[in-house]
Amino acid sequence: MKYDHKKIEKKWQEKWEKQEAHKIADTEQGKKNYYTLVEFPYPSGNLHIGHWYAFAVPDIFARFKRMQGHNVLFPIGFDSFGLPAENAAIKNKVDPEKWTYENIARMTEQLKSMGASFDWSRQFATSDPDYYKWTQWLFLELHKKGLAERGKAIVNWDPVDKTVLANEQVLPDGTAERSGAQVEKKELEQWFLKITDYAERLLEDLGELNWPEEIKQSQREWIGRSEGAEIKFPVDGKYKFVLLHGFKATPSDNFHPWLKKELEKQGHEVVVPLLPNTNEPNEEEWVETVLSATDYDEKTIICGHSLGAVTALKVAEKLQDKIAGITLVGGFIDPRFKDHSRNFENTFKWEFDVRKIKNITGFIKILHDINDIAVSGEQAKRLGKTLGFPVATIEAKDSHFCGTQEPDVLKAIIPSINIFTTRPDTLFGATYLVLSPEHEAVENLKSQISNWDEVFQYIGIAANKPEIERTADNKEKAGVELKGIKAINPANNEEIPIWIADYVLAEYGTGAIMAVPAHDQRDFEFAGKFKLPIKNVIEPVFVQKTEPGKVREGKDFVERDAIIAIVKHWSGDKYIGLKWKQVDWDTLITGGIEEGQTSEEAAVAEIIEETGYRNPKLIKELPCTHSKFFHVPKDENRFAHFSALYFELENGDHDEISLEEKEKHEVVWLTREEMERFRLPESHRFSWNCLFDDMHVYLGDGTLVNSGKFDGMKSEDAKQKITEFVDGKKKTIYRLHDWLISRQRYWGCPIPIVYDPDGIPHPIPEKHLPWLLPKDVDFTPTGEPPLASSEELKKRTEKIFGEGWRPEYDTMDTFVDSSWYFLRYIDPHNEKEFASQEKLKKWMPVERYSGGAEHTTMHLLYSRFFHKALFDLGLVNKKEPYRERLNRGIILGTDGRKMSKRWGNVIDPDEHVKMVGADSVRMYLAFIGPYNAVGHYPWDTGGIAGTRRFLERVWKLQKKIQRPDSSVQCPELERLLHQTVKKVTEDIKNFKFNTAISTLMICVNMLDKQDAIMQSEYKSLLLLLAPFAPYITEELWGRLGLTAENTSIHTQKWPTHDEQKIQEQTFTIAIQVNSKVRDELEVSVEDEREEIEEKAKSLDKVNKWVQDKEIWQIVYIKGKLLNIVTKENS
RNA sequence: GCUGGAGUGGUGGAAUUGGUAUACACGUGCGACUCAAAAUCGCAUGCCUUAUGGCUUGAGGGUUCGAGUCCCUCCUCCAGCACCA
Repeated sequence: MKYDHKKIEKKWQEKWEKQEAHKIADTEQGKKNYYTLVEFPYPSGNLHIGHWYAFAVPDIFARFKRMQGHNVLFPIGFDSFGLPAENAAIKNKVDPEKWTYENIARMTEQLKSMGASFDWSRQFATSDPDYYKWTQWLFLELHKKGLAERGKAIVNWDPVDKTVLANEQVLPDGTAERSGAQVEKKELEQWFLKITDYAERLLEDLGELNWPEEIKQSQREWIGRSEGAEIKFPVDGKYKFVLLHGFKATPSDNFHPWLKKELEKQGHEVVVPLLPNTNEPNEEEWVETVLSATDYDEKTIICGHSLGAVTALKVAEKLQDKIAGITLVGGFIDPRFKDHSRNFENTFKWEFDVRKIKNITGFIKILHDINDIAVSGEQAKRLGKTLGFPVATIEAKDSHFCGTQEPDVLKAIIPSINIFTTRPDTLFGATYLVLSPEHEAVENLKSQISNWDEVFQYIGIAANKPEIERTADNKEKAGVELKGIKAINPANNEEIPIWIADYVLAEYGTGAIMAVPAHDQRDFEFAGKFKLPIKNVIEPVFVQKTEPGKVREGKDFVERDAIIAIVKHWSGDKYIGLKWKQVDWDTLITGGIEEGQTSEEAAVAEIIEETGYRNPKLIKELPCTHSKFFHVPKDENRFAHFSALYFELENGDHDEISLEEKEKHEVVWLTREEMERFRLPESHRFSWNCLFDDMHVYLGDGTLVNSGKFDGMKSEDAKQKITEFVDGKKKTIYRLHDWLISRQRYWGCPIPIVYDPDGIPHPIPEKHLPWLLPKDVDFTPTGEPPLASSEELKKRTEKIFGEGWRPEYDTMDTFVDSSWYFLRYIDPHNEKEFASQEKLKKWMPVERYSGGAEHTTMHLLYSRFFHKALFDLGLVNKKEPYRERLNRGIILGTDGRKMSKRWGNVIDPDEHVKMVGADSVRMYLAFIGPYNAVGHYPWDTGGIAGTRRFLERVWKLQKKIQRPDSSVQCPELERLLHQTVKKVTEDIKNFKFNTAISTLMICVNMLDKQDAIMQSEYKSLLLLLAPFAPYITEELWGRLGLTAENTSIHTQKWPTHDEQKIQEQTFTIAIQVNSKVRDELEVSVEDEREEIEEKAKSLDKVNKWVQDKEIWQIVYIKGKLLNIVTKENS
């Protein structure tokens, strides 16, 4: 009978489904639970070959694990929210829900044809309300813990389609994929998940994970930790501060006397007017007093405390000329206090001309005390929102900033720019500041910037530049100086200019940097272009790491002041080098500085001594360097401090060199080119480079110079000391940003939030979950998010929460859905919990997770974060969700290119299944290459015919079962079978399906050579093959007609091997002469080494090569080889 | 540029971790069966050479009796990050 794959596969698929063969229980007697996972698919509508590769191949492992006696959870579902459904809706006017669920139905059928052992009873789609109810519930749990917050974020806005675009809808040139319009930036209030709170743990816990290094490294980079310091640079010198006290206070109350003293100490002018009738204040009187207390100009800063803060705003409304800024300490916007009302409720007007205030002042700073007894956080937030400035929430010394000293107020009151640097040791070399064009200080200092038009223009250019242009390779640096203001370098109190430039990114660090052109490549380029000063503050320290001169461990260093001299020829473009005779190194002229000598004197003395030339003329001094090396002739570790000097010889006059010097080294004249190839130590090389590069950027660590009292300190120590010296803050920052989850889209999980009439967000109570996605939505782009068009949603919200309330219109990023799906598989029908604790404990963590390399950073990082957050909430009991992760490779088209409609090289799996059967397709995919490596494997039509051929041979083998099981087994065959069991078992464990199959092929080739085989032998083969080819093995197993075990092959026990039976009795070993194979020898296990040696020596071929040479040694590796080494060849 | 991974026949890829390089499969060639073709089966197949023999794991060097595997230098490709302070 022929192998009819169509008939067989149909038959067993139906049977398995009817029997619910792959349904698994949460516990099974005597079996250990094992959870293996594959990434669930997006229901795009068609199953492609990539899906087969992703699901059918790991199924081999799941089936294997099951036969080994585990209770294996191997689930499948659909990641069904997302953009394509919505695009289909816009384009073809189909309902996204209908589109999605029709696709799911179609793909389910295709998936079942694979013969994968998925437990379909656990299947779900993330767009099922039963599922997203729990996505919403988990979001609210995170919200409760402060891990979900609102913030401003820039979105891509398509001005033609009037819609927000996802990043993937924007082409690299900054135009919209669909409309072709230039995408604009728009700032919206959106929801963030605070993944940065977990940055450190996400990084740290990578260590213990059994993941490929490649993936861990990618995640480390994505998190991008860097350690450094935040340092404040005060802006400009002198201001006039007008301090306004509050209700029932005077200038001598609270922090005012102290603050006045501190500010005056720094050279600022301070005015603290006494405000009249402090117990019964009146707006007009107070404002009048303040206005007549002093003059106001662009150097004036008004700082109001409590009611003084309100007064400050009222004063601003009345001012004629611009002022520098306003600081509100414990301010408020209406007389709704936490404790009790005050009697100025009616004597002040609680309306503010915000436009006027913002026009007249550069900046507004709002300080709120977290423990304020009178002013609530809510009130502070309202104040910030009304004025449009952020609120800084801090802990005051005394509630409502009533302490006699409030250092935070002092810090906040002086305009300053906060920068982040990883190199605080170079602070003395900071010769200018650079802010990102978006930096808030630019707007805040507007009133003091004299070239505002120019600055404004530059900001406009920078803002509209598409991302790639801004970050393009080797882009020419651009920027504008903020004229009229200066910053103060806090280390040396020098005034330095402030620039804005787009090479500084707003979203990293503080959005501002100190530029140290001498020790940073980018700053160096920028300084070069705009002729900014470059100040060297680090002298390099080179440590010799290679011989000769490699530093000897454990020996003390002898410190020496020394010189390096570069000497140029009197007429040619040649320079002196020294070739050392006793030591294998080349140097420039070098030597120690004696007591009382200047470096120039020492250098001249060395030149004369070592070369004999009499007339060197000092041309210039080069930067100093330091070097740690092992001085071979002196036999000691040296720490040399080099002064480097450049000389030109005036003429060729020279004396004879002493014999002693001649023995030490040879003097050679080298052209510049030859000097490049001269093997100079690093410190000499550095000096040489300095001669030709006008200024040399040195990026490494070293010894400080030009740094006041820190001179001579090592970079490493100076980092901390200088940070402390300028009152900076040690800080660790991450490249990773908070996770923006708001999407202005329809087909996603609704964010379970509603807004009250004041616009304050509130979580939707659990009893209203799932908060359903409305169906009456208009998809034509209007500029509003789609959910805003739903009448039903609006009515639903008002009915439950009251009039004036509105729902959140944004939906969630689909990565949220997929951040916890693996937990739902464990308990997919639970209506009371996202999954029961008891069941979670039974299954988690996922032992092995296989997926695509494209999810290395996003999905894997997001779901790790989610899981850690749930761990902290006590909702899961493991720190990490996945114990082992494997990234699979990609199947390419037959032409070796990525499969794409464009190339016409797309492989249709259904077609191949029809032609050769699912078993052959599965096996071919498993055979194509190692599954546990990210390879790219071209599809080969000949290759798949090969696996089909293999299965045909297995099929035909059944005719050869003609030897009774009681007959004597051929020892060779028996050994091969045991070896096959061992190798296949190990390979499947390691996901090396390709070599497992090749082992099975070897086994079949051997069986095929026999005239007759035993049923037991055939059974072993089928069992080993069962995970790979589930249909054909099930059929063949059935045909064996085994009454006692006439059940599915897939519930049988996995065969085991006997190590004893693998041991061979005789082997062929290689006989080598001088490591070259010359002959082979049959030896038995019992043979002694001496015996084998004697036999080998008597071989003709061996004698031919050994001849009469003396044998030096014989190497014997048991079971492998014997190597006869003769004397001449050793 | 930085980081990680990799480079083996005409092709996909093996190699027990330092021990006979090129398993297994594809492709190709020859043969058998056939009137013929397909399918199937058998044999051959790294390169050079007349058999003997020599060469060969991106290139060069080193360690070793012995290196695809370990060390150094360089080249190429792939992936991630990239003006990240």
